[in-house]
Amino acid sequence: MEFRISPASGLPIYQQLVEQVRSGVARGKLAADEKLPSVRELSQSLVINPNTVARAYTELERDGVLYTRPGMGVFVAAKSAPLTKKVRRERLLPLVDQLLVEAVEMGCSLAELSKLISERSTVFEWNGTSEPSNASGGKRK
Amino acid sequence: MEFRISPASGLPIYQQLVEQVRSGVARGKLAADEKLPSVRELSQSLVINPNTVARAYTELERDGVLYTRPGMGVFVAAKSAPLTKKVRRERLLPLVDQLLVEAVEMGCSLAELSKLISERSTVFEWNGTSEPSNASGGKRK
Amino acid sequence: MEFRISPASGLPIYQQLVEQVRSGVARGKLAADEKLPSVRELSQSLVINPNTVARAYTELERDGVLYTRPGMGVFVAAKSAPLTKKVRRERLLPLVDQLLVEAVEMGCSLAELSKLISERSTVFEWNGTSEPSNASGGKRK
Amino acid sequence: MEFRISPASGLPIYQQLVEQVRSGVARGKLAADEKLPSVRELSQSLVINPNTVARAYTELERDGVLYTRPGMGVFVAAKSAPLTKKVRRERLLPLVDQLLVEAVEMGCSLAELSKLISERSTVFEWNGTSEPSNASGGKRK
DNA sequence: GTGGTCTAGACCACA
DNA sequence: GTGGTCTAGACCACC
Repeated sequence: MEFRISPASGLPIYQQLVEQVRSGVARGKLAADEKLPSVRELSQSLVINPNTVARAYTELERDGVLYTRPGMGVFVAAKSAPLTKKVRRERLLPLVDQLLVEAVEMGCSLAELSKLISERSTVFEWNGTSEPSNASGGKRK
Repeated sequence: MEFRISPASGLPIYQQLVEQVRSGVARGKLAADEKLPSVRELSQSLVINPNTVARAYTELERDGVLYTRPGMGVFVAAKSAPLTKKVRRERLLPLVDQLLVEAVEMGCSLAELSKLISERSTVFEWNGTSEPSNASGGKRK
Repeated sequence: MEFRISPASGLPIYQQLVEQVRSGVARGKLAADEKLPSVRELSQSLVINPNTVARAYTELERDGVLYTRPGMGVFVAAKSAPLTKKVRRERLLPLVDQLLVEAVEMGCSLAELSKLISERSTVFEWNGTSEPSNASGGKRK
Repeated sequence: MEFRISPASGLPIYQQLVEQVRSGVARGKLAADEKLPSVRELSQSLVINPNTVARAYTELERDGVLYTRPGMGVFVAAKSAPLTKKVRRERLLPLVDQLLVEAVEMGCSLAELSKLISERSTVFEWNGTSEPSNASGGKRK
């Protein structure tokens, strides 16, 4: 998997990396136990400081997304046990609300938003009840 | 409308204010041309630095959410002309993707996410043509 | 509250700080919303690099022990909602086992260990069923 | 006795081995003068570097847990003379405190912790004079 | 070779 | 004044 950073994005570099790894895992582009590029390697190819890469990796490890094999490198962790439904709701709510506020603000209709979500959702690796709802689509054949 | 700030949220205070105003407008709690509390009033009632309030208002004015009538105060702007569909997509995409990544990461099914969005969407003031789709709910009459 | 670091301890400096803050909170020496020494302040008094202090604070913030008020400093967070009993068990088990292994290894009797635990437990701020068991004592009058 | 290593544990491999041997001895799964697998055998069965196994054995020998009979292999040492009570206290204290801090931090009550310790303690081979106290259980006959 | 820790010093955002 | 980010470069532990 390739990593890219855009200095103009406003987001700190290490966070851009964090997001890309998370996103890669969620999309199935990064499989469990797959090795990530080494800190030195990635820092050279992106022309950034090794510490910056290390920070991203460290943060991802603390969140259980990656794990380190001392002396060997950094690897993708297996998916951990899913959280409670209640906890999921709590954590997702602010993101959902933020999205809805933005959508309403720019005059987007609910149907349009649903369609957008539906389109994007096909790229991800959903688990659980794989029956995609009509609303947000999913790759129904 | 009441404003609240939570010191422990981590977000800069001025951003908390910005978010609350935007959210208030999107939810219809703040009507067009409604007057907002003055910088001095708000800074006193929240016990924060007036500069902080001013910064929030400035930013909101720059984005066309508020307008200032010199000597009279700050007011809620009427909704500006909706952006083109393409621009909406571009701006919404990162938020949608972020939401989907988080949802997948915590083992949420697509159906569960759709239901959550559907529930929250009833609070907002959607515009445009769309009858809210069955899927994502909305306040059907 | 005073902080101390011992270079000979083997533990990284930032972890020593992390432990001391956690311990201070658990002992009630650090009250909720109390301000901690600033990064620069603490780094000067301990004669260590500001980054090292910052790292400790950052880690504690990610764990919900501290929170940052941008521009104002770092503060002690209020206790968050307690975890499930099951989760508590899971997290405590390795520590308990490690303790028991060490104790057995050095020829400590179970009674002696219990007494030691009992003694130390009086310093902490327990919550929940405050009825201290005979085994581990507590400050019964 | 079987050895297992988990690459994702974060702990260096040689330490995982050290811990397992120590734990095995404390639990009575490894008897005095029992022979351990050779460096070569173990490194092959675990698919790890022989140096890593050697390091673990060396460390355990240094601590008097194992002894080497040149040409014959590595064996479990008999329990050495117990340390003085004072030394035991000094070495156990940090572990005890760490455990208590964690327990308090996650809202565990003292009774709950005592119960947990009591349960786990039955697996170990306690020595010394002590009838296990009622409080912390142990395998009463 | 791998990552982890620490130092030094710069620059920016927030209040 | 506060903390947050990034760079540069050093040293150590692990395999």
